Amino acid sequence: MGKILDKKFYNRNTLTVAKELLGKFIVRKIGDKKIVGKIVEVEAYNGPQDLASHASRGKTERNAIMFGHPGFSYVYMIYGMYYCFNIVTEDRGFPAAVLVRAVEMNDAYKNLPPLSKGRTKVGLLKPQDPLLISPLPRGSKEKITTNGPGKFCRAFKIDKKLNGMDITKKKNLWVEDRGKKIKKADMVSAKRIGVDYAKEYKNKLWRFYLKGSEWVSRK
DNA sequence: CCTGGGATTTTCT
DNA sequence: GAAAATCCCAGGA
Repeated sequence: MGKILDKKFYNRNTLTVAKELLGKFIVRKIGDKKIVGKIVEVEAYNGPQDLASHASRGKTERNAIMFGHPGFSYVYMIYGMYYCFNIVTEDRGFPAAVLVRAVEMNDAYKNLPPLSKGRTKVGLLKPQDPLLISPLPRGSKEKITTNGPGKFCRAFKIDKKLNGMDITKKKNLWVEDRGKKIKKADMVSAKRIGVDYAKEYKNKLWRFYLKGSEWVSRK
């Protein structure tokens, strides 16, 4: 189908990798089922000086993967109930990663109602669509969709079991190029979300998204 | 348009 | 013990 992005792709400047990930397709494979989405929004976490990055206060057990090889997944839990999925960039020793914030799906995935207790299927999905929705917390009113980092992970069943995986190996998660070229003019740079604590780094325009996409978490 | 609170648990000080 | 790379909802201007 597409050409899988390799270690060389990820072993470059983090801002470059972040921008070039727009329009690429992320593939999640579980058994013989696949779910695929087009990446439409990302954020760069760029080196040890970046006060918004987990790596800014040194290496810890949680963030060690960011200091490692490019092309590995960095998955962590946030706010006690969501996972965030990142791809490590740049050479070993330079801690950096790109957060995948939103992917575009077919319209069947747009704002499905939350799974209620005891319900195991998402009714609006077509029968041939893979069912990769992770369980929701009790009483959650979260919609099943992919326009945000937590919701994307939920829909793609990404949790800490996928932390530290080589995603250039086409195992159960990878990113591929299907030949779509994104023009600079269709790319928006914006401030990152939820990093108000990051002093001067909170104003860096290190969030990138596709102009006009309805799947972006925030415009 | 904006601000703020609650849910929930891991991580770090 | 506090904060957190989130999300949803309510309330005020």
